[in-house]
Amino acid sequence: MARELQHGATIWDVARRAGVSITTVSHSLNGKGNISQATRERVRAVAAEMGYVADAMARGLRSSKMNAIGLVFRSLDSLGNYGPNGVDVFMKLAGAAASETLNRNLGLMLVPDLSRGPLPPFSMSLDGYIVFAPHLDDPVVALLEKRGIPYVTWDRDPGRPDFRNWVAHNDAASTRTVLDHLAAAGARSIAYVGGTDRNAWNFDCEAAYVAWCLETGAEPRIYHVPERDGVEGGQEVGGRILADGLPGAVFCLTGRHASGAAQALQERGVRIPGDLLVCTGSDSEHSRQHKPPISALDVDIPAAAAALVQRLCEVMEGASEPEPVLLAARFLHRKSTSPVKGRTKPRPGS
Amino acid sequence: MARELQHGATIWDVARRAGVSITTVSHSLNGKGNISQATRERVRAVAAEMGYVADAMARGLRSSKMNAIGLVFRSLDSLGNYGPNGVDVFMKLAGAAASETLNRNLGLMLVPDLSRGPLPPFSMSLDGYIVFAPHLDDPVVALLEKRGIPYVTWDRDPGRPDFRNWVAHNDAASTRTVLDHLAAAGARSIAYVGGTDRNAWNFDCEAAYVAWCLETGAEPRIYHVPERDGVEGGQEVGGRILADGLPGAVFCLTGRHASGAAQALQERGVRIPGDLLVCTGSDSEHSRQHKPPISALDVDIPAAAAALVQRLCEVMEGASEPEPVLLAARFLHRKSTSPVKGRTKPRPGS
DNA sequence: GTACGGAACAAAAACGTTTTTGTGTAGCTG
DNA sequence: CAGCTACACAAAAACGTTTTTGTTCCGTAC
Repeated sequence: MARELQHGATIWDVARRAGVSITTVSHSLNGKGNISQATRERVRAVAAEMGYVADAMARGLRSSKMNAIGLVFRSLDSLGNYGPNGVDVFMKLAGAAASETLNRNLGLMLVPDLSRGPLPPFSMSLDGYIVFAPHLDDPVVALLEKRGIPYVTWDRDPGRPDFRNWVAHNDAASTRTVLDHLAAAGARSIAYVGGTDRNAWNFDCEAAYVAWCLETGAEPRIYHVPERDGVEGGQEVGGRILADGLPGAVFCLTGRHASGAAQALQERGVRIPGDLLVCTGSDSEHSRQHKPPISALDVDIPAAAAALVQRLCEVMEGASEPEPVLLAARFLHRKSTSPVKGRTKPRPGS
Repeated sequence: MARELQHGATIWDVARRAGVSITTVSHSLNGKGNISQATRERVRAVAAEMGYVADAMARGLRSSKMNAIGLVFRSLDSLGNYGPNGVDVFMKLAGAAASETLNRNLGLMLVPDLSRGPLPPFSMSLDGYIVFAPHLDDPVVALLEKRGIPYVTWDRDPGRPDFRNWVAHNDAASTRTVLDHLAAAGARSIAYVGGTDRNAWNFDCEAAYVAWCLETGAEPRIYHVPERDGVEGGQEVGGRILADGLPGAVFCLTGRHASGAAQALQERGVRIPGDLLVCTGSDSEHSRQHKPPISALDVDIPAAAAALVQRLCEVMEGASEPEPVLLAARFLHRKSTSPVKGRTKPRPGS
């Protein structure tokens, strides 16, 4: 009994103590089979009293369901660093996904990178995967595909237009929202600063920017900064932008680039929002804490996590692939893009 | 063959194709048993060609090793919110722990909260746990203890002085470092702002503060703000501190409180570091991005993760419990605690 | 020539479930 | 009362490994 109460209480122990067979125990606990209500309740009581929890591996082996899914951050992998400052989207998503999976009684496993090194022992047994921001020809996606493991992605897979199990923001619409907002706030020309990762976010936002310029007759000014360069990369591009002639506004996809660029420009005398509007496509501590706070597109993380897990569960249950899920990003209007009365001419540079 | 190459290649398939028994396959791949070198290599080649990976659950069932550990953030649980802004320690630690466990071919599972709701199916089968910041009489710790599941904690368990499998900063020493630094920078009186979670961090830092005051003859001024109140809580306590008379320095344990307090005080005309020095016990985006940047104690996250995983592995292998691991926090000296020449008298308040 | 021993492998048990199939009893029908 | 059904439960198979125990073959010692 002492033994039973601790670590290894098995279905046999419960059966013996309840005076029934293991079949009856299993059926009672899982609400299956044909068991009288009285027996069912008695067995449940005994199991609860013993603190019996079915061994996850035995159950998984039998039913070939692991009851856990994997989460892999491709963009973090490409950063080569699992603790980049200010990329708090990841933690939020991991946390939100964890509580979302818990609601469905699933576990969530963090899997750094499947494409290099020996495979973590569990990785190929998981029931499904959430792949965050797959890049072009992503080997992780290829592996999952080859193994026939269900997966969903955040952001579409840029190389596989036929794949539809993804959830993302409507990047084209969001980009337009930002650009329209900047134009309405008085910006004549708008520079665009994107990243260099070859993922859909970068592709789609840039395409939307180019299209918007075409429509409005604006001259596109596009800069690229590697994601991994972070705030320093933003500072550097700020210098380049100033050297090329100050535009009316800058739209930086990542919050760290926006913060760095704004900082570099402010240090050289550019007033924000007086001389220049700044906006970012990805809210973070950097944009919130900047002086002035930088307007941003914001991900509704819980909604994203919910949609991803929901879709993954559907896929795991073999649902026919419906349309991708498009979420709307919220636009957070902050001081950095407030129209200023009596707007002055840009002072430094051009 | 087509079947074998995809999802369900089992040890039988490998055995059949290699013309041996499953025993031989198992032994060959695991480097056990008495197998001729030639056979061993042939089997390995066949397995590799078929992309065979032993089923984690079958293996786990047999060897009662899950090859995965759980990570549970108690302080996040108490925040009731898995995406708190600026608490980036968590993501960093999760990421660092994930890559650390991967190096040992272990999986890392995120487990939100074991003490409420139905248990996640896997939680009781994991090989071990890392519990981040357990609080007093923590039910999660109690559960693990009852189940006999090995675990280590970040921060000691405040209610169990005999438990020694923990890794933490030397909070007493760190607190002294900060206070000495503030005093050396010219602060006569130093106010202390702690959290309300009943964990070792709060207890030990406050105790060290009190002891330091006793030694130096300073008058203790202690404030408490709930962790969950974040920046707003910091702003509120900033007002209280001002009302009670401006001290020479404020030491806020959490970065969000520090940022809020500094902000509230600055808005009321207090100059930092001119009139007041501010320092925090936990670096975050808030402290880094504040104007001026706030001095902080910084966790070496990769080192912490490495120590935790290392210790957990030792415990899982049944090592006799050695001493706890004490890491040194780095002190990041920033503008907010720079001595100012010709220090002025505090202006507002007292 | 029988006995012994080791090398190289195979057979079978075990891990703890879930699920399929079996079994016995009771009640009902004709 | 034979035969059928429904009910409540038990026995056994299966899941894919690892590990323990066998088995075969062959060389060598007595």
